[in-house]
Amino acid sequence: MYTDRMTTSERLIESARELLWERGYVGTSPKAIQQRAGAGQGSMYHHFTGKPDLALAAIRRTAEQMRATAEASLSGPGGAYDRVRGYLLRERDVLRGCPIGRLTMDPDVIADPVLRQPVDETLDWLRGRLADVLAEGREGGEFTAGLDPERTASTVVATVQGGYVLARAAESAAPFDSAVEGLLALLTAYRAPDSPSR
Amino acid sequence: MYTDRMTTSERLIESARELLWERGYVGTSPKAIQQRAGAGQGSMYHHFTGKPDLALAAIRRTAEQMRATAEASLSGPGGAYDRVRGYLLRERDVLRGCPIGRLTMDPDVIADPVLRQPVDETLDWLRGRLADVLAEGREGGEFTAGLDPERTASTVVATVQGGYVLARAAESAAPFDSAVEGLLALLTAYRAPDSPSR
DNA sequence: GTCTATAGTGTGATAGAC
DNA sequence: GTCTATCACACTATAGAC
Repeated sequence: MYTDRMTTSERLIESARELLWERGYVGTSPKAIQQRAGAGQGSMYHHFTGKPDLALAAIRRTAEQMRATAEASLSGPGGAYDRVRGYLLRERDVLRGCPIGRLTMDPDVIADPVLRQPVDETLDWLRGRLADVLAEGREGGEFTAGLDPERTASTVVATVQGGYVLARAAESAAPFDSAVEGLLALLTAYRAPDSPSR
Repeated sequence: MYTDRMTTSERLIESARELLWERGYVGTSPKAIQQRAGAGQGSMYHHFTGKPDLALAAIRRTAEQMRATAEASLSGPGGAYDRVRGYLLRERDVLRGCPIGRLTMDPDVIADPVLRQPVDETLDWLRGRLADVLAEGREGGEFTAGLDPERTASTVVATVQGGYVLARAAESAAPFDSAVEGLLALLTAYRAPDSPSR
């Protein structure tokens, strides 16, 4: 419950963000959002036109935050490999899964173009950003010419998203870590023998 | 609607399987299952104790089928790399996602040990089976000694599961294919220069 | 073994008082 | 801007007739 100095609208968005992450769109009711926000029914329907509208605000904010977090790893110091490695190994609440990726399993989100758009854009942005870093590493002689930045970027994003699936199935972060370590080992094989950062 | 010669119990299970795949556990109501099966309320509660019991029967059957399909690729002819490649490139209904993997995003499935067990076991079996094939390939000189079968197997399963996430976000199979191709390219780097199947 | 009836609760939304 | 009251409907399950 948010009883602090946030506005009612802010509390509703934050509550929706948490519930969408925990239970998804289908599993989250307006009533549950209102209760967690400490707001009445009327407040919610005053600030938002309905469940989809509030969910959209929540999803957009989560997407924004996800980009900022990823960008912090990918635009940091070090070579391309180290930055991708940093992104993959950064601290995560693995068992909670990805707040954006999990929405792809929500039929009502995928069926609504307006709700799906920020999900699609965020994952595609991440893939593109990773592709940029990998391409940069290849041009800089850190990776061999055989590395395909675009496809490899897709593999990196998929490994992370799938790692969450494995972790939640096992109720353990171990399979996520294993998948990431396996990917990093495979990537290592494409590092140039005379790579600058070696 | 299953109006053919299946028993009512069978029709209920098949309906539940479809709905769990499409809408997940939280998004699937007993009523919807009954209607798709062409059965009344009483029939469902005669054959099953309730929604979790019917879902368990449906999940177990889907898990069984998923193992059989994977095993067909992994125990087929050819070398280890070709069998893993065959598993990754086999025809899939990519936009529908994995009927087992999607359940990990269902809070009520993960919270119930009985429902989670077949999900966990199936994904762990798949990981183990892939690790066996990769280890076999390494012992046979097809892969270099640097390949870690266990971690790489986790990466393979994660890439597939995450590929579904990307595909559903984009409403296109392209990101799935891209992720799989990227993974195969990375795996290629670990093939021994004098590999038997080259 | 299948059906309908019913119960009690939750859902998503609107109306109107304050 | 926030509240409570109310709506029509869906959810999960039980009871009891056939």
